[in-house]
Amino acid sequence: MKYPTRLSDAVHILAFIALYPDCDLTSNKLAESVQTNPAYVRQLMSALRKGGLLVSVKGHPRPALAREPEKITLLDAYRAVEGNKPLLHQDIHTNPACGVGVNIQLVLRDFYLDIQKTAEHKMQEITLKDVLEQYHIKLEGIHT
Amino acid sequence: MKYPTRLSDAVHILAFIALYPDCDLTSNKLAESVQTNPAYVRQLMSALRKGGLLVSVKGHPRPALAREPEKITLLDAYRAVEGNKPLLHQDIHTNPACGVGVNIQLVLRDFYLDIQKTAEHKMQEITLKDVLEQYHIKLEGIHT
DNA sequence: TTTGATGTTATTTTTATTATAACAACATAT
DNA sequence: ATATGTTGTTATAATAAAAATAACATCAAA
Repeated sequence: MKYPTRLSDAVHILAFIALYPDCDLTSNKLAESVQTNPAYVRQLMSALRKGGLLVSVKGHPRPALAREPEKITLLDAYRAVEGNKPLLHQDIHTNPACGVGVNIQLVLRDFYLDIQKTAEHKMQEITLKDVLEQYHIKLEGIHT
Repeated sequence: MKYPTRLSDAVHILAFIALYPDCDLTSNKLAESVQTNPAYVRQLMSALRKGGLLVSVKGHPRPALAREPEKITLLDAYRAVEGNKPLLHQDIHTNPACGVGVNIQLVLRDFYLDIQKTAEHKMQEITLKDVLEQYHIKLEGIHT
């Protein structure tokens, strides 16, 4: 595969937009910071828009947050770009004729849901505001 | 397919071994239940052995748990087969010349570690004993 | 009207994961 | 001792998810 970095890139984009609210932010400029191509950035922004986190209009390089940073959580961003993809994956190709394997996978399903819920709860507690705050603290630390 | 299922398969194998403690369990039989090939099973078992969860000897098809099921957690199994691989992945290819991006990724790192810790704590609370207990409960539900 | 950007779709490339093959080393039974 | 079967390990191939890229119609603004 290739490890998914959509959430990281999405937060990167959201933070960048929050930091430069009144500037022309083309997908090209954002792509430079993420070091990727503009089309990928636009794809992520499309997902964020559909997720209700971002507003933007075709042809106009002025994306803006759809709501305040304190009301945008990491879980919101995750849902927008990853949907309901779980963090841990079951093996859905085990032998259906083997009752043992089938039932073990059924049990694992419940435990994975539990873990997922726990992680998502944490992700829901972290907002874009938190990210921006820590960002500024990091910046101050550098300039002193 | 191609999402990682090593943890799922590892637990599958561990549970199977726990359920049939005094039987010949060849990698072939286990592979039938997981519906994969014996070599992959042996690779997972090798990781579990190195992780101290399993004991087995070359040429002898009698794998056994290295310790009681209540002392084997999902986190133990995860560490054995996934090492320190995180659940969420940072984008480590952002533009190093862009201070904004660099610092956002640094901040994300801390938050991801927080989420990771939370998930791992939950994984540590779930033992193979729990899996086996739920397995038996599921079985009873079927036979009544 | 021209320029430049977006939003979207389709295709290619990359790479982590699983599948598979091959074989030396070991256990067991005869 | 030998034959048989299994493990442990390594190397390579196949698969599939993610990111990279290309292409273009559509829209905004000067």
